[in-house]
Amino acid sequence: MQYLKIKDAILEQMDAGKLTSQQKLPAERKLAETFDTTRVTLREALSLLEAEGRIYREDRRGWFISPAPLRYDPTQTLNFTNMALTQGRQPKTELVSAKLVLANKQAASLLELQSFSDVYQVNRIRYLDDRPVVYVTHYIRADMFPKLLSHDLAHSLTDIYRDHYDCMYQSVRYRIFTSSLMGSLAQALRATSGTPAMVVERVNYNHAGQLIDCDIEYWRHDAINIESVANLSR
Amino acid sequence: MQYLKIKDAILEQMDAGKLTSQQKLPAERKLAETFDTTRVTLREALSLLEAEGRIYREDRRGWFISPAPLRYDPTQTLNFTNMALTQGRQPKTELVSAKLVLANKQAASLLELQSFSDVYQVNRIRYLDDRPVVYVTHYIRADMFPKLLSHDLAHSLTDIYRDHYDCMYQSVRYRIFTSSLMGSLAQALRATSGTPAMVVERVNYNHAGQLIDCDIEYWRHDAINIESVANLSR
DNA sequence: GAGTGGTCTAGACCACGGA
DNA sequence: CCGTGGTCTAGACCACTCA
Repeated sequence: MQYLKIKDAILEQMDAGKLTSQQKLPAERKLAETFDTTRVTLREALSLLEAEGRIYREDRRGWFISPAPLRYDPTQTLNFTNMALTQGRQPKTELVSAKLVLANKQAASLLELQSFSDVYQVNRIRYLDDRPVVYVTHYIRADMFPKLLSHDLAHSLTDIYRDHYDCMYQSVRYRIFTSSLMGSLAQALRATSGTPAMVVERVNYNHAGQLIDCDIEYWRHDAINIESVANLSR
Repeated sequence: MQYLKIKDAILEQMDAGKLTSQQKLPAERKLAETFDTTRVTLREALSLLEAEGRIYREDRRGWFISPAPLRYDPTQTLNFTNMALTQGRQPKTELVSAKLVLANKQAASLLELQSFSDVYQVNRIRYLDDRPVVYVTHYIRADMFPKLLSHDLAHSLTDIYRDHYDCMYQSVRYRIFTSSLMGSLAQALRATSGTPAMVVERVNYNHAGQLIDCDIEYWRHDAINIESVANLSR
């Protein structure tokens, strides 16, 4: 089990502080030589570190040291920007697309609408310290937010809801599971197909219990740490 | 990108219903031959399917089709056994060890105790339909539960708390993140080192807000699906 | 005891990133 | 344009599982 030794050796260097957040590791061929092994075995070790969330890959760019994950509480209304700022991180949001579409199967199911109902679809990429960490797709009930697309959707949706539609989240239903980034999704996060991902699906309701919108978040799995407190129901 | 095509081909067979839950895939060498490739490339495709939670590996035993994940709500008091039964699954609990120990760093930190305080450490493996899916370590404040070890710890801890100590969970603080199974942990779940894992850390409090116990759960990542509802705080 | 998965070698070619 | 990571080949040996 050579690759375990290699993994530990790299970890040791990381803990020794020789490598800092978002710093690039040496080239694979160089590392392979250092540990007197082949690239295949070396990559086995690197994949392990990736699975543990200690390093991450950018497609064709190399391996980098993972920064501390963002603490994320799905039961808080705090939006991404405020969450990041509170934790001393530099957030950025990039609007990929925003349009009125006919609900696909997933959207219709989450929003409890008939297929082919009108919904807004908003796709955004969120960055932390210039690293893309999550791809978010929002589906929003079109009937509740006329002319939504006229607002600046690179900013907080919850702010727009509050300021222009007098609408706020009251409760949320969420689902969390792991998957992997594929195709265009991987590309958007500068990842390769198969990169481990944490998926957070949220469905939001207003004070009257009405369903407002939902979103599906694909996180680079090392970038997020879900934390929350709950009173137990029975 | 040959391995993507292979992945899709296997997925197709799964969806066509030719392969059912917990069924073993053909041998790697056989699959490699079928797709006219080498084992290395084939394993690339299999790893992708593993990352997506569609198949899983048992160490030296082969690849198997993943059953549907267990729906898990960290804000419910439902214990593992009831949760599984409710969802039509066959649960089993295996007690690995139960002893009074001096709190290690992790335990002391989670329980907010001084290092070297007395705590119970209980290790258990939980099965779903004869498949080991989660390794759980409990740390329990010794001062609150005298003679705890005299009870049958293969059964529900919450039942023991309630029936013998008149103690129930009231609130919970939890943390969820991904990691990988390593060493003895992997072995206990019949996995190989590096298998993707979902870690759930819980700290439980009673009605008076007193800290009772904590547990660290290492799930095979494809076996769990976190689902919950929350009222938003602000 | 045969077959399997776990691990490893020593290469190769290509397309892309970054200088 | 060089070096890099992404992908792939065609083997090998060993320890373990399972019949």
